[in-house]
Amino acid sequence: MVKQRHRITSYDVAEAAGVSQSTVSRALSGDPIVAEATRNRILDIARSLNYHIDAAASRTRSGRIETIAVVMVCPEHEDVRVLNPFHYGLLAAICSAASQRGLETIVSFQGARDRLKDSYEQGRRAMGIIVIGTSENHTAWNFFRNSAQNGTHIVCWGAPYDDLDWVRADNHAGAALAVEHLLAQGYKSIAYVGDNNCPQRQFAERYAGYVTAMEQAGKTPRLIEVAPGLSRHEQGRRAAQALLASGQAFNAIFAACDDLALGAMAVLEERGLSVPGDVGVVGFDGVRSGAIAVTPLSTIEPDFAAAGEVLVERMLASVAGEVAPRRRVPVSLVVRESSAAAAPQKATAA
Amino acid sequence: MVKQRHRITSYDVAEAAGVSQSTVSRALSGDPIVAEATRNRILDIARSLNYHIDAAASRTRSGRIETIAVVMVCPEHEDVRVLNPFHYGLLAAICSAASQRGLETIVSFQGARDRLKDSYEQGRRAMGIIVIGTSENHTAWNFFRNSAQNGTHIVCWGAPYDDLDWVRADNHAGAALAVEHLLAQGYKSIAYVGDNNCPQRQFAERYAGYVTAMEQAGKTPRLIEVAPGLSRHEQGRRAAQALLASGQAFNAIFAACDDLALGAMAVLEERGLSVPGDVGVVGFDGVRSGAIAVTPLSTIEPDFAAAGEVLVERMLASVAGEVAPRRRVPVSLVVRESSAAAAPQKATAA
DNA sequence: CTGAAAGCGCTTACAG
DNA sequence: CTGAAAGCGCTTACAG
Repeated sequence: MVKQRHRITSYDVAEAAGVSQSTVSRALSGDPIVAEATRNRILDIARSLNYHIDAAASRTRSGRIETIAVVMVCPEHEDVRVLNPFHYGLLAAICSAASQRGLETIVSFQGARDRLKDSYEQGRRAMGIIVIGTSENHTAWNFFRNSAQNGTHIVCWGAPYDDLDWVRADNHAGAALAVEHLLAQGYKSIAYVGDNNCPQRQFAERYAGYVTAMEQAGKTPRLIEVAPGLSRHEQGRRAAQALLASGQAFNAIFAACDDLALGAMAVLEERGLSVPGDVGVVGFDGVRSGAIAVTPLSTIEPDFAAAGEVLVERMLASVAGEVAPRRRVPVSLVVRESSAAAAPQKATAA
Repeated sequence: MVKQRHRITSYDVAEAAGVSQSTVSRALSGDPIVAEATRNRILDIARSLNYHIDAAASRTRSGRIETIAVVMVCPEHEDVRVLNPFHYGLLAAICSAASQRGLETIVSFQGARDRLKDSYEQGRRAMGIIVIGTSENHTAWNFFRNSAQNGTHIVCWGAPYDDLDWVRADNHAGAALAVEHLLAQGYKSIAYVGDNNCPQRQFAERYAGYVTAMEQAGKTPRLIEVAPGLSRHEQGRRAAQALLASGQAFNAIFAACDDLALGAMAVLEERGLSVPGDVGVVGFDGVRSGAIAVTPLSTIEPDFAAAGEVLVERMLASVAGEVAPRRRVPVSLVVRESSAAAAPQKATAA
């Protein structure tokens, strides 16, 4: 291991190349004004000296930060593992999209109300904040809403407030996709399991999409509202229990998210109902555990890569004082076993 | 939204406080040499002006970066969702532990061989790199191994090479915990499902722990080696199929990781075996999907918070030129349904 | 305990 | 096309 005595600076490169430090700086920043031959020589020497621009100094001088803060909103008690895996996929997509554009991402997991932090922009650590995570932590969302009102650049996924700059999946289209698919598979009596009292705008959108699609097909929508304050999985379980206890016939469930669907599916199978066949199930989110469930779960999956790009794009636009054109992320239907063809002629009751 | 014309600097605070800029700087850095009254006055004014130290300038001058780079090693094709959710839990733990110590974390997901990046330290973006993620991407691990040899500060979770500075779970103790638990639950014939040909040191350690515990209990260890190149879940499925096809009696599986266990469990249940009862299953990792599986999976779970702390601690020590004392992370047994008591007297064959 | 001043390593007008 | 020089906003010897 060879360690340099002194950190190599642009002056060292300049000396080795026989040019001034300013020329080195211009060459490395890709300024087209430097002669191509000069630039190439400088780049070669920089590489051979293993020189890298000092980001701290560069930022100090230019004021360009080229860094986005990503905040994962966690439950207040900060048990990070209850975070929906969906958000991890989103995190990865954001970091990749940012990196694609040469931006760095500093990420933090914030839950406890006394540790919320939004001073990235003030401290010149980032150009703005992308906020994602659980919508249940009202304190945190209010905190970032307030930051946005005070001028911090904030873009969110699925924000509970419309006055935040949000990006969301095309929930309406996704719900329609789910309903049409279930109908085509022979499931004629589709219940919707979801939470319409929570601040999750997306759930309301999915429900609206479901209602529209059902009505267009001449079917009666049916909402099974979930109990508050439980994990999505447990909510799904209870919703299925309630649905069965109601005694009313149904043979399919479209759930507002995969975790709800998986919970519901568990109860159906415990009660001896076959999924698929007796009951078809489609979720929403494209979560990994759905893919490897005992009965793999059909789902509506947002285009994760697009989600990351749109979020980063809007952040960049917001900082530039523009309004980005895109805010909806396309979704697609992922067909797995849970929605394979319905058993003929058998609407299931309790 | 009130936007400042000019960015507020320490000079503004100094002026408002009637002191010199150097005193402001000292007060804000917590230098005990400034009179308490002076410091408090300065802090109050800084707060009221919403002043935050310019991190870029501070880093430029002091050379202290107080940032750790976290690299998530992905498969080469960069489909980030095949990343084991375990690594996401680890990521969150690292970011939290770093934040606890006032450090920032810049995270990147790296898979494709032409986009590997280790110049964080050279570019003064971070003090070093914590590398975690899939052990399957040899190119990436070799790349970071090489970085470490060139003097970059690198600490890893579960590194495939012993010459990297690693932190790992107490795999030996964990395996013993699993074996003892299964035996206590009445499962006397425990097979081990795992991958001993992969670079994952941890798997070898878990297997060794299993063998030791079995031998101490007077039982014969039995290894079901998994097929390479498939997802862990699929490997688990095939291992269970092979185990059943072998015709040899067994009534429990201890799997090297939860995804293997879940795959195996799926096959057992498809074949009409009851888990638990006919077969007891314990995994390793404490992955979320195990908790919400149709049959919730018992598992050996590392202390995630401790894992994050130990990784950050070692990074700090490494940068300081010291050797941190801890590198093993404690584990605990999480008992769920998959290892409930064995059905009496019924060793299961194919 | 506080201040005046130097300097971290860049970027970028300005001049040639 | 290139260089000399100023300056980004801090931290930190040095002097008092």
